[in-house]
Amino acid sequence: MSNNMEPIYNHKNVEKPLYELWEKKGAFAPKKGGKKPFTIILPPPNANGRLHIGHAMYVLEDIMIRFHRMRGDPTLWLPGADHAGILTQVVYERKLEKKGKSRHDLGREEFFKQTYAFTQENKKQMYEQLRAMGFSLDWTREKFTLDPEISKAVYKTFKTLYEDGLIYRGTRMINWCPRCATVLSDLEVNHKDKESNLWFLKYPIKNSTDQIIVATQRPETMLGDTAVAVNPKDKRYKNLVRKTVVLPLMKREIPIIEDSYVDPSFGSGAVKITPAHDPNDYEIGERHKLPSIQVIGLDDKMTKEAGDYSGLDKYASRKQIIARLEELNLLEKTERYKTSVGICERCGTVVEPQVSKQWFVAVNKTGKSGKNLAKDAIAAVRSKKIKITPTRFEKIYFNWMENIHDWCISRQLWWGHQIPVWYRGDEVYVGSEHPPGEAWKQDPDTLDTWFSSGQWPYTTLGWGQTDDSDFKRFYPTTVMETGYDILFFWVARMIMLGIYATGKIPFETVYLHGLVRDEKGQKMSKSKDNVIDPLEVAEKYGADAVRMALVFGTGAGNDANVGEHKIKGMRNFSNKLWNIGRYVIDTKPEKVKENPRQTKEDQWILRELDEVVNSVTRGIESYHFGIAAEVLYNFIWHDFADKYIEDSKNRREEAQPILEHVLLTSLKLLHPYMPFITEDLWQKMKEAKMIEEKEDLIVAVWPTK
RNA sequence: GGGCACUUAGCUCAGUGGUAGAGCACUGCGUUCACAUCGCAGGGGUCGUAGGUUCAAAUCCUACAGUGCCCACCA
Repeated sequence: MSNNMEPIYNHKNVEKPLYELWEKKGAFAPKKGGKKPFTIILPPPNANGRLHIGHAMYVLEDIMIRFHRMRGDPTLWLPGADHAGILTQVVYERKLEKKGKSRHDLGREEFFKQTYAFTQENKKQMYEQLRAMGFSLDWTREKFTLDPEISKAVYKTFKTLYEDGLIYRGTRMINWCPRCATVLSDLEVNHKDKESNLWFLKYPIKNSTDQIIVATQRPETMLGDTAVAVNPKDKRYKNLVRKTVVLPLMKREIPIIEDSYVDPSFGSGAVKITPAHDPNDYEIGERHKLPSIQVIGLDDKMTKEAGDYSGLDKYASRKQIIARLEELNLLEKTERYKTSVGICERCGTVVEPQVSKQWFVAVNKTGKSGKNLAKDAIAAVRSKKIKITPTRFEKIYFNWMENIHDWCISRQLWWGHQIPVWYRGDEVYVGSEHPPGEAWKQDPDTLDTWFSSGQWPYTTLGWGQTDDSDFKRFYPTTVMETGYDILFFWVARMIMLGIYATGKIPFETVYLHGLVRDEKGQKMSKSKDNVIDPLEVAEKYGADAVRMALVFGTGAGNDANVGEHKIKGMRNFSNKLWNIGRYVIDTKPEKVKENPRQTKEDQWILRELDEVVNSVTRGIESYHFGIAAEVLYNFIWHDFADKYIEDSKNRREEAQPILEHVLLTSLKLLHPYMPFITEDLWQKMKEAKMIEEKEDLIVAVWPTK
């Protein structure tokens, strides 16, 4: 009996040195060889803060990566980080705000410089956190979305799409965030229910005592009305159609028109039309060639077109307009009304529909090349070239793709890829570098952050570079593992852009995981004080315990509830395994019987082990990570430790070879889940000359039945 | 308005056709012997409700109820 091992497992002695050992030996790099590689590109975390517990779900990727590495596949897991356009700009602006500054005090160049430094600092810390979790990422291939070669590739795609007629600049109705002072795509607008009013306004008919009543949620937009619309089938208004309304407060004469969009059963059946500030009204305006009058400015203050209300905040003007109409006896009635307002996903400000000139991707148009972004992306999933698991998300994907609208990709931000377009008078130049000649001015806007991250699977691999050997070898990648909350934002765009730019699918399988919630199933948030910092708990209970807690007993694609209790339970499991190791290694008997006859118990545990090898292998292959984890947990604790080891105590000298065999195989099976403790015990078994394999566990051979 | 998911032991959740499971919590017993971050024994569920398919349903189908989420340009 050697008695070297402490009675309690201490992860602090183990984790860091082992990670360094793996990294030093180059274990994370894909090995050479002709076998089909297994590749995952890490969904790049946003370089504007610390990692949260959601990022710890990367463990699912590490499980697959470590599994395939042990099976001998050339295995690549490529790390990187995202500059995260609007979000990072908002975060950094808030920091400046605390110092009483705005980005305008710094100027564009300095703001970019400081924000860049900020992201690089965050990136460094995040990478340390990923290492602490044991993630076996190939750091030699690390990428950042603003790296020069990545940017070049992003611009190349922009140019190709532009020349293909699938990127255009146009004046459209868009979502405007007054706080961020930028346009947002439809996806970046969230909808929130709000108790509000429906105001019924009386609009006088010209040369008549008649009035027409219109209902609105936003009285302030009336200043920009250019028509009143009724349904052509609505008999109530037949005699008023084509008459003229004198718009109250503005005295502007506007027509009463017919449009089948109007629902006679809602409100009064007559709709005020404000083409400049409502998407539906905008379309009606286009159909009827109505003028569009912008009465709300980009700063959310009323414009000079708003007459007496010019310069007022839009909400203040609403109050005044209501009061004034009441004085004039032009307010028919007010009803309580539940409405939904669009708010900026990043800062929570109510967005304002505005008409603006922006860059768009025509997602459901066929280009000169014959390619069609949405159609081709639908076909790839329909034909099962790309599989989405769980499959219920395929339906959601199809539904979204089939109803997709053009994608606004310009942003009035300073942080991000500046749009690769230059203007000189009427001339437009599109390219990745400054055009030859003088007096060109680059478009001041930047690209939607998802336009660059949407190209991540191939830009990270050196697509279009002089050295594109990684692209040739690892693309298409094997699995894209990410949260279902970014299916549209990211996964859909990667499929569209990937197929478009490279002619190949970006990945074969999409695996979507759920959100991490607290132990009661509530969303984690600072205000509820239920946030779990993955690094804090990893420090306390060990990274292995945190990893196991995240997968244990969770179903594919479902939200996972994780609390400290569960992590503690998995820490106890680490300790159980440690003590199994102590028993087998540290208390090994002096004499061991070679080739003893097998008892019933021996046969039983070996049979169980075979089954576990099978179900863990099948479980990981079929993305049932939670089930495989439970199988291992139960086998190791309740079969191996509680039953077999207890039984072995009476016949230790005979049982030792089987004890070693079962432990060794268990370590292999558990390694993808709990890499540190398994590797540590493996090394100890090696020292004790219980293992013939020369390699470290991270590259040991996966067991077969 | 459309869609998706969930409803299983006190709590949090796995389990998708073949005798009801895990973790935590609970009850009783157990201190030398790998581990009290432990062991042994035990209590506890008509698997949301109502129908249907099947030799067999928590598991498939239909309806209903409750909860959560996503999408959507009805003023």
